[in-house]
Amino acid sequence: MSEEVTMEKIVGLAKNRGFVFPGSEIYGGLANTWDYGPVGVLYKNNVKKAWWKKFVQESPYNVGLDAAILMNPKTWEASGHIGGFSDPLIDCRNCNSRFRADKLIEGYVQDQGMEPVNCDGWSNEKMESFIEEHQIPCPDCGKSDFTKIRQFNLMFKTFQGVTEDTTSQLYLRPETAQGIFVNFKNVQRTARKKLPFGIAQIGKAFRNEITPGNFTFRTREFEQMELEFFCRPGEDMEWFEYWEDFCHNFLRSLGMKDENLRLRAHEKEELSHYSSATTDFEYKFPFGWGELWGVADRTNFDLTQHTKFSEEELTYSEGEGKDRQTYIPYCIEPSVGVDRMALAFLVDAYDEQVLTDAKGKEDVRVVLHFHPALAPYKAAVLPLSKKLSEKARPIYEELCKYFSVDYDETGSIGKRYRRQDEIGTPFCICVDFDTENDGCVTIRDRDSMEQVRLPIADVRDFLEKRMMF
RNA sequence: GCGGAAGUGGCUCAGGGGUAGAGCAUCGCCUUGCCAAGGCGAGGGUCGCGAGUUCGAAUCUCGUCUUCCGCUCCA
Repeated sequence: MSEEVTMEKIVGLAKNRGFVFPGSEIYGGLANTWDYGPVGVLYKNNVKKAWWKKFVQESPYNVGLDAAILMNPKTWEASGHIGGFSDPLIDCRNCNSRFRADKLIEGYVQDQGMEPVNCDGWSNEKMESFIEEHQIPCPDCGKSDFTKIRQFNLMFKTFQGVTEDTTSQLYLRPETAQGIFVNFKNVQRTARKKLPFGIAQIGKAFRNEITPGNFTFRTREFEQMELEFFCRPGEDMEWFEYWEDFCHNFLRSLGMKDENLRLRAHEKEELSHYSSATTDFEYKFPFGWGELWGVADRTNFDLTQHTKFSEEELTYSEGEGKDRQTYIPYCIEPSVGVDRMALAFLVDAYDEQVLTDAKGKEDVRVVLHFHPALAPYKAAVLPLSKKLSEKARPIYEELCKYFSVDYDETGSIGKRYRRQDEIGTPFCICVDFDTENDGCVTIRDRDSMEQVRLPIADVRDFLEKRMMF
């Protein structure tokens, strides 16, 4: 069917067809920032809409939220992002490899069969002298010649108000989840939700990643779609599996190929400080397998922490009389990056077909096989000739009241079909010289390239049915 | 930060000391009329930036900036 998909081709197509442009390009760019163009924003919004539809609109359990990016800094003390997420980095002077000093020490101690140590709470000086004292070798080159430790905090700092003193220092949120936890009581009370229930949110988050890259896969500014699902203690594993399946079905129902997807449960050592179990959905990108969706059992860690730091009781009560129970709910978190998901579906949809025309000439047709729900444009209205503009315009004007539709009357009809193929428009509506007489248009299917004749009045229904998933 | 590659019209690139080229794309007109590139025409670049060498630099030298790819990461 097709040639190999490379990131080069994806990035090229993205830029050429208006999906994604390099950020701040006229000023020479800004590393790892990307702007979604006219087609890209439609597509990305559709990814978000699809998620919202399944996780909120159609869910009997979940409600939505849109919390602020700027939060009281205490939030980050409670969540462990101040302190815990500040990585002590150290470089090997000999081979320039970079390590986390704590991991380096812990790994060395383990290899040597020494008494295990836990570097949490160690000062940088203590770690430096430990490395020096034991002449810990670089795992890559074997020499022991390290730079000083540099503290790397992944949170972006900024200031509220006009003065840049420390009392007004704030952080851009490194994850959307905390906005949900701090609103637990507000949401539970106003939505009158009983356990189990979830709070879903789509929003931007910011992280000073050490190593960004791979196009929109890892950027310092990104958008998350997170669900925090609260349940009774002891029922968490049950719900963990439920949401794992739910996410899997979501991806499949939008046509993601199973061979490009795999699930991986985290080993104990690799679990985050807040989690008792985590499963990653990994997608096979052209640059290798990369994490797409993380489903984590966050236990009652977050609500417990916020209870401690805020001195607000973040508990849930049920039952009456002597059966009344009060507890801190457990939390299952399926968390996915919008940009990653958009990239994954884009890669998944990408296809190059070699067509041979009547003269035997070969020609490559690039086509994006997006599910209609994700496609930037659901259809394109194409008059066979410019003479048919008057007949075609009203069809376009009517359809775009309901969903995004493109209109194009330049060049030959075949060329216009190709253009639509490249942006993944599932259906082309061709207005021809018979339309005036029979009130019908020809609908051309992107994937099969087959055509059906349909009365104009039926087109909207035809398209809407196919957008369902 | 480190290493590698690269910066010439929107894209892909060629050229190479005398002041810019191609193909594609775009736009207009004509033509065609169901799966791209038929005809005619048009617009668009101080060759990343700065300095040096030179009568003269996009072309040589030095510096600098930026991007892309790779370096234990988790959305």
